[in-house]
Amino acid sequence: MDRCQEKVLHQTQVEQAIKNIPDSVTLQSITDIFKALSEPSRLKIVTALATCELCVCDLAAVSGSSESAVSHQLRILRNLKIVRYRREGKIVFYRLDDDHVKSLISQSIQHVQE
Amino acid sequence: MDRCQEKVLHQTQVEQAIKNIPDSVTLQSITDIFKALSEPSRLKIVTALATCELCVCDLAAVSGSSESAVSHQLRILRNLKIVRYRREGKIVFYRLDDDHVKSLISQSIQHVQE
DNA sequence: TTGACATATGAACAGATGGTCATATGTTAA
DNA sequence: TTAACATATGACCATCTGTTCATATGTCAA
Repeated sequence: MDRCQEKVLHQTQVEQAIKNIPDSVTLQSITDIFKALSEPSRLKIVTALATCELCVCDLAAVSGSSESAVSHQLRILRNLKIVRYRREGKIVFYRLDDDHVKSLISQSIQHVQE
Repeated sequence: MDRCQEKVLHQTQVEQAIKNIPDSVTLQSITDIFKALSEPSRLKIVTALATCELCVCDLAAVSGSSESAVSHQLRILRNLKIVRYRREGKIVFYRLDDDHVKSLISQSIQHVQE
């Protein structure tokens, strides 16, 4: 390949660095979470749900997109266990599954504001 | 649009939720960071750099991809101020710009492991 | 200056992804 | 059961994105 001539320039550091990389399953799970929060439309939904539970129609109004688009995004968030839902008659209420995501976001805000 | 009949089902909650959504500039900055960490190739680079500074060649070996691919990814991370670099002769060393990203990642690992 | 090396960059292509539209599902009231 | 409503889903399309390949840039040694 186009690897540099000395096979590895800094062998010791490379070995140490490799040890610090999560296994591929964990890696995938982590990137999935970050990917979920990496789209403005989804981040709006999540930050909205950080205040209280909301139905799909509410979320459409809050995030300024169609109910269909919101529903698609909610499926992604559901699959990643980022949100939970409960049905009450015709209406489905969504809320955050746990508080980890909340603190991830508040931490990223801190990062941004420096 | 395809908004539900009552214009907004839960007016009070919706207003509260809207207040909690960051302004669009902040929103963009946050999603940029999450997007940077949402690709396995980039997350490998970042977790590797969490141990010590490494050159491009090292990072290619560590992440198992080409030096060109790594270089492209490093540019993205550079633009987002997630990594810094210093040149030493022909070699360019990269390191994390600050520790915020480190704690973001360790927090996400916590989330995954539950 | 020239050659060798480490890295950066641009173009191009393949695969992923978010939105829209049409339609399906599930629930309630009549 | 039927109509109306809230939500979910599938197909499709336009856009975005990561990698590869070729080439450019920057640095050092000779």
